[in-house]
Amino acid sequence: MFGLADCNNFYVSCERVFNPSLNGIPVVVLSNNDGCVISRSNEAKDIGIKMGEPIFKIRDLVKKENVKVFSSNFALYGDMSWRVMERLRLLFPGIEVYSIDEAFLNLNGVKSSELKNMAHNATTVIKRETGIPVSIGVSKTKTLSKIAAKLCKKYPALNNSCVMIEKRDISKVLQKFPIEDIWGIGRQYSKMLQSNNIDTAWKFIQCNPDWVKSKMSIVGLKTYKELNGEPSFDFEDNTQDKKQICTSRSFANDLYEHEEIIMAVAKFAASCAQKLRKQRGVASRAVVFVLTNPFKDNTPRDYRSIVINFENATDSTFDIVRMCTKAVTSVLKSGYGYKKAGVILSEISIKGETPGNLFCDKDLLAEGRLMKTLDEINAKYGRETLYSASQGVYKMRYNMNMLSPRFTTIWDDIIKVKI
DNA sequence: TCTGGGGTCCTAGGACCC
DNA sequence: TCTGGGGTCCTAGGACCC
Repeated sequence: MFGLADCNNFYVSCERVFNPSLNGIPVVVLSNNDGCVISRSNEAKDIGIKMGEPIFKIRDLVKKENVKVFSSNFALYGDMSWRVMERLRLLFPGIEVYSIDEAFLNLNGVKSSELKNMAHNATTVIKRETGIPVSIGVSKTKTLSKIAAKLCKKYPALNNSCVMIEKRDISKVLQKFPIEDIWGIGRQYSKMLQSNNIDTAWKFIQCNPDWVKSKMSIVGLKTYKELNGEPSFDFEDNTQDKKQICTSRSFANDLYEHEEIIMAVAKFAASCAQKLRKQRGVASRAVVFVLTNPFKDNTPRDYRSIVINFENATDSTFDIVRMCTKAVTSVLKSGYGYKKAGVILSEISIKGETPGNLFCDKDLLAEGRLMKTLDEINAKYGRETLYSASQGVYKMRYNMNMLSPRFTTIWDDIIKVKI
């Protein structure tokens, strides 16, 4: 038996915990750079604001309906997420954190007669102890439990929990469930399925499995099996390290000065290196990419991505910054306004478990001590107390004008000292 | 008439998720 | 004026191996 706990309108709910005057009115949270809507209160949904909508397109509506708008405050949301997950861990036999606002619940050993009570109790405890409203769906597979959780949001009478295990109930739900709302079926697949006259989950599970596999590959077939009640996605442990690490940003303006872009890439590279060390990894490949504004039709366009294979796997900020900035310098063209850039590290392995290079003449121990010191100083005195000079001394300006305070983590830089 | 068979590794691209 | 960021997995095709 599987469960899914899903925080309702998560980012908006986090803002509301510390600002109750936001209850009952339309509220939205924006993506980085104050670009698109990425979280909406029910009231905002009701007046027709869509997920992913660029904020500048709905300025009038925002003004007319007096919608409260926030920049994304990830320090706050990350901490609230941690609080919710800690409670889930205490309330269920096992959990798999799936995203910042969702976790799958392992319900092994729980009697089916107890499921309803257990789910309902959990939503009550979490709301009381964290202030975050959570929906819990329970069923025979992960995909079905996602559907059960969605039902909670559609039918308030369910009181935020829904146990869907009887065959009869499942069929009834699937007959009405839209194909495009199924977990694992995105835009392309739902378009393809609809053009074959398959517009509900029910019609989908009547298909021939060979046909499903030929059209949607092995992953689509697994979704199909899950809807038929056959578990095909198991619990995964969350301790797994990232296989790739990415830092990228859109800039507030199109950048024509190469120096500015290079400094930004240095920053992204340094950020990736720090994340890499946090999971005790070393990387042997980086991809650096830059692109011009894809929404502008009347200016020259460019997209470059450069693959760098490192001679030795490394976690050194200075190595990674040097190689990435050198790579990006070689592809920038004058007269092009670059809007976004990023760095992706891959081919990641655990430090100390990779064979060294016989011909490497670097003092790796000294390098390791240097990185450790860098991380410790930045942990103690705040991020970017020490950084590579190639990142530049000016702070890049991003549009983030409607940020709420870091209500819960303002002292983190002091508390997290681990020297 | 008849073109070997069985692999691995790499990359680019496409699909999906929140 | 203004359009997010960070991930995962799978497949097809090419190069290469014996």
